Amino acid sequence: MSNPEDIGQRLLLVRKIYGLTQRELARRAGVTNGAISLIEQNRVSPSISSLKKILDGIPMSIAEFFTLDLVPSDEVFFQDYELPDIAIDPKITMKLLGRRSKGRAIQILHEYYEPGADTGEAMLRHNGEEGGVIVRGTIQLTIGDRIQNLSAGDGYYFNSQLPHRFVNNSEEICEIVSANSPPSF
Amino acid sequence: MSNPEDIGQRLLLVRKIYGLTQRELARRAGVTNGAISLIEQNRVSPSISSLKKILDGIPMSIAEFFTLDLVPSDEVFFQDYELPDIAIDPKITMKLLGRRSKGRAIQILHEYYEPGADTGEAMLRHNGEEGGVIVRGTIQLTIGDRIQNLSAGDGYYFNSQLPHRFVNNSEEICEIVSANSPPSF
DNA sequence: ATCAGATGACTATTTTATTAAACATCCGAT
DNA sequence: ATCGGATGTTTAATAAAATAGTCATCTGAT
Repeated sequence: MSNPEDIGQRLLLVRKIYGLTQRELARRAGVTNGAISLIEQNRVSPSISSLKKILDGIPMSIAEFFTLDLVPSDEVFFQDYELPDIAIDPKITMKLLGRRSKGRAIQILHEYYEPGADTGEAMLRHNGEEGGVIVRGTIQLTIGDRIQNLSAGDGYYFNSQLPHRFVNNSEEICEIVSANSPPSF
Repeated sequence: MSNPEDIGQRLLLVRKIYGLTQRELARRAGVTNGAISLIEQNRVSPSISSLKKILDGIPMSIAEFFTLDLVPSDEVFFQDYELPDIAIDPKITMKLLGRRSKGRAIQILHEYYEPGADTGEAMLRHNGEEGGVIVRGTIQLTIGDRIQNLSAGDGYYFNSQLPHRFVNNSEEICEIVSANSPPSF
């Protein structure tokens, strides 16, 4: 997520990407060019309202502004074999797409649950949101106080703060592709 | 993404979720309780620096704060048949997981590319980031000036602002589960 | 009932951000 | 070279947010 400190550099970069001068952006946003100059030098910390006003001139939402990856990774393609397995349980495989710790907005996992696999009740309750698609097999998914069996083609989406649990009660392996944001690892 | 205006309500909600009082949060964050009170009433628009200081007391990043879904959907399970197909090209199926327009942090798609399917060169260059896993078949993926053939188990991840194109040159259907954030629809 | 503690809101003052205007630097056209 | 325009920076004045302290209200225990 890059250091949230350097709002200045962030704004400068965004402005440059959109090919705007301080004055042009100031005109569109309805603020003075001086304000933008000072913000970009980190000599002031803008109020949310004025930052929003400035971003409206681009346009860009505040959320986008803060989740923007300023140093995009060069790696975009990933081979199956090079995806690291981050699961602990031997019955579960969790292949992580993309390097960790690169400040990505999303984290994508390619998961395999063997028959009998169970993530356990005391699941980590990380922040953010989480969703996925069942690609093969079936899985019993518990979210909060709700339980459901999902089969190939079905999906789920929930706030990661809800306690959740995955159990494969079937005799067949279950394959899932999931995504969560912001990354919790 | 909810209206970015009501920082006050946002902060109030976050504070309540974490079971903190204004004073307790103020103490942890190193600000005065009065400041938090005024912010929550939207009577001032905090500076980024003070908002960050406050969120540090929770703790929560500014990005998380702004991407937080304040009105989480009740729906968490989705059956295959009820996923809407949002693709235009008849050779491509794009099943969208979760309702649109609900201010989700991630959007997940279950995609099927028939032989000969091509998203075209002039792809939309939406904001945010995007990644996916090839579940079945092979696909030729162009990102910026790079081309690569990916097979089942492989994946990709890139900044959505880069022009991108998916082509199925094979004789087999290609199945992909992808995610992007923030949602562009 | 009443007290003690805790909570959120309010107010005067201090601190900080924003403005308006001037300044310095750079660059292309003549 | 030099003029004109455009860019980013700086400064004094103004507007806005943060603080410290106070007030009003609520709640649980005695």
